[in-house]
Amino acid sequence: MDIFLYNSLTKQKEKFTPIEPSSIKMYVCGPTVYDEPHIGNARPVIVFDLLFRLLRHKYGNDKVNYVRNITDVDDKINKIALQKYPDLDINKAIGQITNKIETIYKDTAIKLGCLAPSKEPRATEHITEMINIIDSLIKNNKAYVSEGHVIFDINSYSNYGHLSNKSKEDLLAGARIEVATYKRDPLDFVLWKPSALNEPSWDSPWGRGRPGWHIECSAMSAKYLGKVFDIHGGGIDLAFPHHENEIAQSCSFNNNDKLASYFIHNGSLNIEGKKMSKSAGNVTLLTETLQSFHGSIVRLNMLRTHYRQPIDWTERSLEQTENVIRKWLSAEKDINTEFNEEVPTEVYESLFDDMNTPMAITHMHEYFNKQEYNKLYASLDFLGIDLKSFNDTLKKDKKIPQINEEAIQVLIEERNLARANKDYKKSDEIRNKLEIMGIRLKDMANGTAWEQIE
RNA sequence: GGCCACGUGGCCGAACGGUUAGGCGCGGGUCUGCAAAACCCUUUAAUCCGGUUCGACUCCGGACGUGGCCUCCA
Repeated sequence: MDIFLYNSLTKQKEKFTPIEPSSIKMYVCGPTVYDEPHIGNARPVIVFDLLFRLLRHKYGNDKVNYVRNITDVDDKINKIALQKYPDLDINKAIGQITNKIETIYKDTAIKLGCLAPSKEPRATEHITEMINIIDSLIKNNKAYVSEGHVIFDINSYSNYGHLSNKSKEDLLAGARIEVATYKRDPLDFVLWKPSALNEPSWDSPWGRGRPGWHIECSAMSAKYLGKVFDIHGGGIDLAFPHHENEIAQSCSFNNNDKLASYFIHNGSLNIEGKKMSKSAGNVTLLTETLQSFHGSIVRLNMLRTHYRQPIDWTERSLEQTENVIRKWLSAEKDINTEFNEEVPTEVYESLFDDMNTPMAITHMHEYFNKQEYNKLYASLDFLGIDLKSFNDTLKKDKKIPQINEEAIQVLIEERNLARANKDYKKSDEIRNKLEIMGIRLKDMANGTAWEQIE
């Protein structure tokens, strides 16, 4: 069975043909670690984790090299470092922030059921590689030095704009920002810039400074995957300028016309119908979402929408997903653990077809309805949705600190005695009392159960 | 202004040129002292206007609407 993927380079779905089937190479743009991860960060993490799993399944677990970088040099980081730790040495202040955010990010990825990438390189550990690329670009007349900056000359790269389907004229027409004096062409971008004393800096042939955006990905992808690799992934908003610039500088450096065979982009994410932004005050932090909803819910909710579709992230859809998971979980006792069911072919077919997770999930609903629980659970397992850990949290949820379980049990027995005596007035009083305490009763065939009301 | 994506039933969300996706919710029922839970049944669609076609939600064109990107946001 072949994997088909929508390639942003060609704007169509294509059969995935690796450069080297014995070594699949995927690079995904990771986070800039300047602030706590939000729900929008989670989408590529989950989507490309699924692709990682698909590739591992097809080519072998040890045959897929998945690199996801950590960008720990960035002016946003500097800004926050100065704000938060004004008295600290700038490098120490930055380290405090980047280390903390990186830890939260990785911890969150685990909660979302994501496998660790093969390699998670940090930008600041690859400054030398960046300088080498920049130096070579200057020597080959692809970049120039101006007012202490090193600037990439986009007119030296004829294919500029291909990925994002933009012409230079179009880009200029929409320019919102005043052109820096040190640029020959408004679309030229910075490879290296000089640093002030309160900015992080490294020695370079062009003086003490720091790298611009984009170059870190060119340096790290080349180092860990080579000049040309199979898949480059990230959010659609990165197509321009980030990926476009990466292609321009990498191809100019490598003197070829291809950085990756396939560019895969996940769609954008809105919050309750609106773009998430700090100014709108609707940034949903992952750590907050994960307090109300288990990682499995967040993951399944994300995968209910096809990865290229825009997704409207709402509380309501999370609740619906939770309902589905709770329903599926109810089958757990009926699973035949002796017999390990294979993931059904049609689920693979759905996923291999440009990661059609909604179709796969439709099949999973069918398995539940047909009581083919082993198929359902095998599929969930493949999607990285861990119901087992979800179940553990449910049990934990029931241990309510303020409420004494024994006291509840006493009340239940009291009520059942009343019911046996057909004293329904009293039994309903007890039930109402428990309801107010946040406890809902369920009279089952084999006794009375209770659960916490949310 | 340019480029792009999307517009499906109360809500979420798919596939497909012709055969009811699925889920959630609503409603009805079974069960229960009554509830809850569980189970069963049920309902509704394709923004608008043209075109292609024997036949279009599905292909093409247009209008309208929503959203994204257009230099540092995944």
